[in-house]
Amino acid sequence: MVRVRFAPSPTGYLHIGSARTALFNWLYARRYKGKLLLRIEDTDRTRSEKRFLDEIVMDLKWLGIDWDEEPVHQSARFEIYRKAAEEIVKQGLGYREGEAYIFRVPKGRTIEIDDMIHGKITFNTDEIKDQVMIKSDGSPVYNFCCVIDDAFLKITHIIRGDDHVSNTPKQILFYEAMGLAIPQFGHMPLIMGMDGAKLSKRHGGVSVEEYKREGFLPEALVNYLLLLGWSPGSDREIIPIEEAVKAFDINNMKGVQAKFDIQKLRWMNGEYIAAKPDKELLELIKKQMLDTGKACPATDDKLLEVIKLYKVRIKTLSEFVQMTDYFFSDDYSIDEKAAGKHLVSPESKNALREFAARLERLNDFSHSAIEGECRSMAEEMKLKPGAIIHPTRVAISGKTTGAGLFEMMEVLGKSKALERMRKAVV
RNA sequence: GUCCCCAUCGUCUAGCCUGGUCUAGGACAUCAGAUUUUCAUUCUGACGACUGGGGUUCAAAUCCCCAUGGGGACGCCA
Repeated sequence: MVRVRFAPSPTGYLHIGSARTALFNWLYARRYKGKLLLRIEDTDRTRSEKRFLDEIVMDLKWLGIDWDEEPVHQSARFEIYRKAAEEIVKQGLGYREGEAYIFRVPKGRTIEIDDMIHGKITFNTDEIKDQVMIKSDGSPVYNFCCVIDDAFLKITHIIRGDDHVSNTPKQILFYEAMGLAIPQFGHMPLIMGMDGAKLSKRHGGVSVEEYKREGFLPEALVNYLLLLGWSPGSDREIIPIEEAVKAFDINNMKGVQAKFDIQKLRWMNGEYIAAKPDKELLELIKKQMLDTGKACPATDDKLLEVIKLYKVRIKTLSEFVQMTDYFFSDDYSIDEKAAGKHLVSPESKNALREFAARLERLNDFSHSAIEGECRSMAEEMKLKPGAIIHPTRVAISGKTTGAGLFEMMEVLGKSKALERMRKAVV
């Protein structure tokens, strides 16, 4: 049976690259009806923190990545690692150096790994120095306890980042020294920023948490990550995770590092938002407002109307909050440049004044009635509709973009709309 | 520096394994036009790539070698 693992170290937030590693392990486990285990690599006691672990667990769950069996903490297994190191020294394969246990790397050997993604990779042990197993402070070194635990957990396939390829021959040496079965390895290329450099803050976020906060949907993030290095072999791009599980094949994974393109992620997020049922979106947006420190400013019904207007126009949930501020408060952001362009000329003011006067007499404030009034006014006054529409839009929303003007006005309501139009002409 | 990985449009990729169907397909982004004269959606179109050089072959994006470029690793970090 397939047994894979994700082994985060709780020394920081869940990195987007780690999330991808977790995702592919999860996919592999689910595809072959195996198990995904979680192992906490908290051997560095000074840098490991509970709050990071909690955050990582939360983010994994948020992404929809679940695991089997109880997580194993390496910090609870120090004694096991030390005993194993002692045994190796006893067998003459290593030596002590003070409190530390060191593994003697045999010279002149070729180590070949048959990587699931890269194919054959060979190393010569002459390139490898003797390896510390247990440090002077009694804590184990990563490559050593990693092997012991992977064997202990009966891991069959190790899928991890390319930054581990050079660790692999060292680990194989440990497997051999302890007479343990060697699992299959698959190393996936790292994700880079758009400039080709290591993904960092200036590329727009490195932790899953930042994307969550920005209002990306987990489905979208997962779908995007999925396509970074893997493709179903067809032109499909929007792939629900259940389908990905069915179609996943590690042989389709590319050995090429990919650049993280936030634009494409945004597009994909917009697709998922637009496809989301209104009611579900409502809950997500309320939560988004709450998380950004704002109380939900309106009733569900009102919010729902606004959502219907905006769901095809937003790329992230946080975008919704800024784009629709004028519905919920008189203290909304105003695009000064747009105001200068559409609200100052006498023509604009006239148009606004007249349009407001005509709307005042309207009993039916539906979008079609408003539009009818706008069109007939334009015709009577020999104006282009745009000469009324643009000033009105800026007057009531402070923006040049948004929903269709007439729908916008209907949802805003007659009194608010007129109030703002009149305020704009004084 | 040494070792390892990688190389198709600006970006993600299909094609490569099993050479010919590739004057290289799709998506994002960009630009232009259309959609009952607003925002957006949508649609249509444009732009745009096989890193270079050798070799193998009747034939190479596809196989081999070299160069170049990018990345990773060389910790008593994980």
